[in-house]
Amino acid sequence: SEGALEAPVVNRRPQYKLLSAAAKKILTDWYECHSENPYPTEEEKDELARLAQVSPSQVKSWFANKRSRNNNTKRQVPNYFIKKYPGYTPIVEMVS
Amino acid sequence: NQILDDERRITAPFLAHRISMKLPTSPPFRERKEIPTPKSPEPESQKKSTELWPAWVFCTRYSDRPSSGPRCRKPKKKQTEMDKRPRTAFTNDQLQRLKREFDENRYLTETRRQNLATELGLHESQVKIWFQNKRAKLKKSTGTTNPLALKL
DNA sequence: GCGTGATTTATGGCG
DNA sequence: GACGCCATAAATCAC
Repeated sequence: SEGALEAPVVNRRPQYKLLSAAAKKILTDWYECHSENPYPTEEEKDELARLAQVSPSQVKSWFANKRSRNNNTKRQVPNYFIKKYPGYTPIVEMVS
Repeated sequence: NQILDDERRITAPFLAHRISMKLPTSPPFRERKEIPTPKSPEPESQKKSTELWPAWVFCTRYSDRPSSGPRCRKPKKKQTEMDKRPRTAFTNDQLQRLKREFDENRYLTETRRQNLATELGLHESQVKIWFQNKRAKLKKSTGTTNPLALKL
């Protein structure tokens, strides 16, 4: 909409800090092992945060950015679908 | 691998379920092409023939045959500046006004939302979502929810 | 200028 | 059926 360009962002908290190489490796390894579904659960996020010694919200941002920049986002299968069709799996079988 | 026609390509991965699920086979499925391929490094030549979309993408909570086609969010990838999803950057004035209103009451009534939207030249839904995001942000920083929500 | 972590608008599912 | 919350996407900001 109009007015967008001249709108400065106020009250942004800088606090910009690069993640350590070790932290990145932990997150990247997990991401690559789960590239088919790179969505850590809440527990996995916490564990990754602990291992990488970063905050859970940093883990969250890191994964959001990673998925987005790798063009690897997707929607989860909605519960109503699973309930309606128990046994459904989104795994793709090639037809040959 | 055999090249399947449009319809079968999309249903192929779910053949095991197909009969009992009665997956849609007409209109919605044909709109699949609107959805960009999810990005795996694949030769351009193969992309089109291996696009597979999970069945649920074509369904809604209420129906297996949505009238408007796949609801999977998306596009991005090769789109022009023109059809990019527009993201409004609220002006400073709009933000200040929203904040003031938020400080007064973190929850909107219908009237208040209408008036605010009109005054700021925003859609009501933008005002509503702004409050929602603002509450989420506040909750994240303080870890508390205002029980006032229940009263409105 | 670009890469990257963080923040801001916006969506979709669910209760 | 509208609305709030949640997790997340997508766009953007700002080191």
